[in-house]
Amino acid sequence: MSALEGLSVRRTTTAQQLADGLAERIMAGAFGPGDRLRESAIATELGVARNTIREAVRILELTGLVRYEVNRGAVVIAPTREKVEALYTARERLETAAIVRTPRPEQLDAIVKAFEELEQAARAGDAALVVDRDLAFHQAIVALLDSTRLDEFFASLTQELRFYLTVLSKSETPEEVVAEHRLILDAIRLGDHDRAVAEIRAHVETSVHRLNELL
Amino acid sequence: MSALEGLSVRRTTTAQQLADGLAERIMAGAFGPGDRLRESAIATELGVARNTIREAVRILELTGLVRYEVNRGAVVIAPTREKVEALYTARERLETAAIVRTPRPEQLDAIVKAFEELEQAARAGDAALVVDRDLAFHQAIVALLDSTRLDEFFASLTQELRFYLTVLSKSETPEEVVAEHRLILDAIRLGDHDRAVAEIRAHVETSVHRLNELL
DNA sequence: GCAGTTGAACTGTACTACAGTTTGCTGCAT
DNA sequence: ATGCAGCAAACTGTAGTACAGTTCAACTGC
Repeated sequence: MSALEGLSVRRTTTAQQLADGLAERIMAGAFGPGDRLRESAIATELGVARNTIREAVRILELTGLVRYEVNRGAVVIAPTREKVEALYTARERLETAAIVRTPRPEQLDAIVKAFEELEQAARAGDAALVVDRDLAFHQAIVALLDSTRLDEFFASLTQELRFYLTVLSKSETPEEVVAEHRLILDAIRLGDHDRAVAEIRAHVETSVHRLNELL
Repeated sequence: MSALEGLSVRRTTTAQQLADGLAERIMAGAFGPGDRLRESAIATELGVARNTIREAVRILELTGLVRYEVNRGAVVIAPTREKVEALYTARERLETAAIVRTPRPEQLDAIVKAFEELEQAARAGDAALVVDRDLAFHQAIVALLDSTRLDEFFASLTQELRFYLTVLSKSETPEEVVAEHRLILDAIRLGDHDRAVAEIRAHVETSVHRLNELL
């Protein structure tokens, strides 16, 4: 093993690091939906030039966490009923399209593993982790489509969704979450496509319904 | 009618306009795949500040036409075999998922209309227009999914694809294009989902095959 | 109360500067 | 000729300053 093992130079730009950091803060709720990201304030506070912040925020725009309004700068996206529904619709279409495909063994394993990790998180009572694992389970389902582009797209939807979920502080017990997902997993295991599709639909529908109540 | 009809103020930023203009040039082939977009050169040539160009190029990154490399700046994306295949795979998954849904009347009308416009372009012998109409036909199919988010995603794939197609200067007669699409349309009209899926698959497969030969 | 005005705060853009990286070139060694 | 080291030019990444135009909220006069 090389003596230089693990050594690596900074292979990223300041703007990228700022974007990552800001994304984290936004996700954590430091900026609420609809809040403006004031460039000068952030720049002076972090000791970087306004250019750099501006670039970082443009990178954030890539991930869909903020959008630009002319002469108002960057604004954190806010969940509206329409947006949430559009997001869930896209999810439902992708997941149902995926679930009717017969999984290869390693794909099934991945789904089972994702489910087990979800169960584990639920037992531990870690709400944030449950959300993560929940989304990871669905990502594993979409992976059945065997399309990296769609995986990436779904991941971006997921990021948006996670943000909304933390904002809306999901009201659901971990046990319920696990039970719902177990139904989906069972249908996949049995190869019962129709039931799997029905379960996914039901799952998405209750989710969007619950979210809408909070709006 | 107001005396101010049609009057509108500039409701966009310079960077956005530059991004639009650059995208157009790139699509038209002014910059080849793999070419670097040199900020200072563009800035001085267009008489804007380098900041602004930088921002414009970040916007371009949103549309996927360029990607950033550290210390090398923006580079026009280049079609590789893997990328083209990943793109077509995503298309195939979306279109087959869409085509098994029973279209509402207005959706069927839209598809038929798209096909007729394709035919018309083919008769006129306008190759560029044929490509446009071809892609519009497929967009109409994806619209069956009733998901704006997926429509948008497909549109972004389409933009990338159109770029590759112009780069690779597709070798196919308009008549062939029309004939292939007619098969798909007929299957949709008959409500024969299995055949429609098969036709889509065949269509995508021949397309990707043809593109791969050119790489 | 309310429309109109004003001013502070902020964005959009330009310009300058410079350190660190790439990259092509030049000449030296083979 | 060929390969290589080292150098120089070209560029990017980032900082900092400046200023016109836009927003927005507080203030003013009615």
